[in-house]
Amino acid sequence: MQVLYDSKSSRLDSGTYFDGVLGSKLAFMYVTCGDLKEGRRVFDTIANEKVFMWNLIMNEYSKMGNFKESVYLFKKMIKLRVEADSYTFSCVLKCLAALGSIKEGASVHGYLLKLGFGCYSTVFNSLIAFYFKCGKVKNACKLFDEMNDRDVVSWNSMISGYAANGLAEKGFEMFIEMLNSNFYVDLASMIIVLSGCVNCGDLEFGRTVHTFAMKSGFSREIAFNNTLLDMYAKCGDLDSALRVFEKMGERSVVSWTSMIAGYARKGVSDGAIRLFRGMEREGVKPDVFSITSILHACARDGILETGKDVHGYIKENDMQSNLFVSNALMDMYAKCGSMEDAESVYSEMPMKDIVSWNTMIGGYSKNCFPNEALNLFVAMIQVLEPNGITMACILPACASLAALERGREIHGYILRNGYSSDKHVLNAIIDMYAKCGVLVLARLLFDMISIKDIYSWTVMIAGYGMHGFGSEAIAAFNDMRRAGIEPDEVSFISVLYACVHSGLVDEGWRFFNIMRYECKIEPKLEHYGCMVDLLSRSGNLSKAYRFIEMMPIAPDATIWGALLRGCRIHHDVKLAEKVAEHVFMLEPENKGYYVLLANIYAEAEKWEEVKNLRDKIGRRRGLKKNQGCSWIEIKGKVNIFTTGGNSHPQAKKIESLLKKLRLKMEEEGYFLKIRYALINTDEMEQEVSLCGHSEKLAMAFGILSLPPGKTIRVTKNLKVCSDCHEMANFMSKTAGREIVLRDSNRFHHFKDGHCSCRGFW
DNA sequence: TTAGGGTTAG
Repeated sequence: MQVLYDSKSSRLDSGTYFDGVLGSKLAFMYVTCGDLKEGRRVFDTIANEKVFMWNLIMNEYSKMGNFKESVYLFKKMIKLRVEADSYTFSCVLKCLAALGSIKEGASVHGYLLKLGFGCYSTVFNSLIAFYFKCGKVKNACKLFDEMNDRDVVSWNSMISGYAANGLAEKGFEMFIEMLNSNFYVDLASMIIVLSGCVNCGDLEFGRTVHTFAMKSGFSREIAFNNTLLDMYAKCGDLDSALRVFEKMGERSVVSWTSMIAGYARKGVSDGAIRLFRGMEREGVKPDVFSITSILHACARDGILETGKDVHGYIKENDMQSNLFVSNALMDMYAKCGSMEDAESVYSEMPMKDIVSWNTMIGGYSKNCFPNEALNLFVAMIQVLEPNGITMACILPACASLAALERGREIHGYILRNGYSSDKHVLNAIIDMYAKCGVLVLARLLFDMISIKDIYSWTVMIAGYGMHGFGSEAIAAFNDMRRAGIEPDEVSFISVLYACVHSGLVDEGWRFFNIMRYECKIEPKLEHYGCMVDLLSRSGNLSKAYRFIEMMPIAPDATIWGALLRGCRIHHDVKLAEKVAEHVFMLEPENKGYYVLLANIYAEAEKWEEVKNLRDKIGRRRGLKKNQGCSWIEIKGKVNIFTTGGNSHPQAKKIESLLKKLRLKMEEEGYFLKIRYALINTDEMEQEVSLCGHSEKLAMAFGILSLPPGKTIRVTKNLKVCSDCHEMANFMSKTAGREIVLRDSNRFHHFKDGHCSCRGFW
């Protein structure tokens, strides 16, 4: 080896012409040692190279995904009249299939028939695989029918090809035919059939194959068992997967990864992490596949700490260059809410694929960085073509901004670029319109979907819920079940949430019980949160307290917080004090809860307690600030207002309009509910004059800027305050304007002095 | 030549 290296530096650089054994060996050495670039350089200097070397280099390009280069070399060798063999044809057909070049593949087909390769089953098998990969099922079948000497690979290629084209059942028929005709079935046939079961979700046929394998001895093969347990896991039968796993005599990293991925997919993240630790204990070294799966598990449950440990392992073992690993790492950080870490992974990636972009866009969208998501989307479409998933990732950014005009623009982009047939995209569009306040349009698009999946229904139910249309949400939920779609935990959250926002206590209980007893879904924190909210708002405070105490899982601050809000609505100071203890213990740094308790005291005119609480807060540093902020989109521009803000160019006009409105309100006998605004949520200062909340400023700006008759759409990052709510009611009446205000919790439609929330917010 | 585990979407 050393000699060859030396000869390279001295002879190649001086331009020596290689033509013999030495050059060939040198190129071979480089390629097989992983330096394809250098191998190719030497290869290009050799005249009359043998077909073996052409095949080797073509195959290397194919392995690294550079199919075009491989095809180029094939064409070059034909031009140079190098005699291609069956290996060459197999390789080029694989590359052409990957490129989707049906025409070129068909001409290779013609060419090899002309050369007399018609008698080679190897070449025919490659052609069958080629046609299946290009979706040309008929061509593949015709070839198979015409074959004189089919071997096991021909049969396997047919079964596998059928499954890849969504026709797994046809493949199963062929498999049965193989067995009936006593044709030799090999390990690959068994693995292919099990993959087919995964493909069409046919767990029963998978079980049959399992029984057959027990009798025929395949169940001793590790590769078979790996596929078998993966089949069980992917078809949702984790118990059977675990049984196979436990019985396996020998386990490889593949076996462990299939189990870990199975648990992660089902959302049993702690189980996945336990398995991962078990694998390490048994001395099985995690590879890129298992690392990706464990990251997925951390992402599912937001387990940042374990995710960071895994990141450390990735760095130590130099796995960052694997795209799957880096993408899963970014996704983990994004799902754990740490966009800074996701950004740092993203910026260090030398190569990015569409998943990398989509993950970042989706991460920004969901972590309240809609502008970053939109900017990244614009940057992305300059350099690569987005896909349906990109659309499903970017639409929530418009939804979270309630930026209807941007949402419409993207909807237009989707229609123009042909993404509208993708179900995920359609669901995201419906969600976007619902969250931007145009529920009618959301419903119209929903009705246009011919086959609605659980996501379509859930989006619609949630849409009705956030607009306060509880009975419509319930009707949609029932329609979904009638359509044969079983609700999952998310659809239950949506319907419970809808009950909360319409004050439908009995219905809420009914759904909670259906979920537990009929659908056998274990309630999670979100479901308990809805129930506590429902009980608290409707005044069943002590019942809510007992309900929390009975919860089988530990309640978090949001659960106690919901009860604390209920205490405020129903003026129960004593219980509030008890509840606040829990809240402060669980989230001591959240300023909002101190403000809430202070308001409860203020409304009960317990000024001494208000003072004590304020002193206590004053002593505590580092409380989370929750700056109130509202925005309104006008002519595609998002105008942002903060509480008491006067930096807007039209600040004076806005202020004078608000003053006029308030005077008018007083004249018409509106008694300002100052007590609601005693403690300013944003600044913790006692309100003495007007409540200068951001939503008021944004609504007033809407009246000033939009033509009469146009709906004013305002979005606020926090819950709307009662004083602002009152004023919005008044504005809708006196200005004759329809106002749609989306706060952090729900929609309020103000029209003719009334709000759609009917007091439930 | 066919064949086993991994990432983005409510």
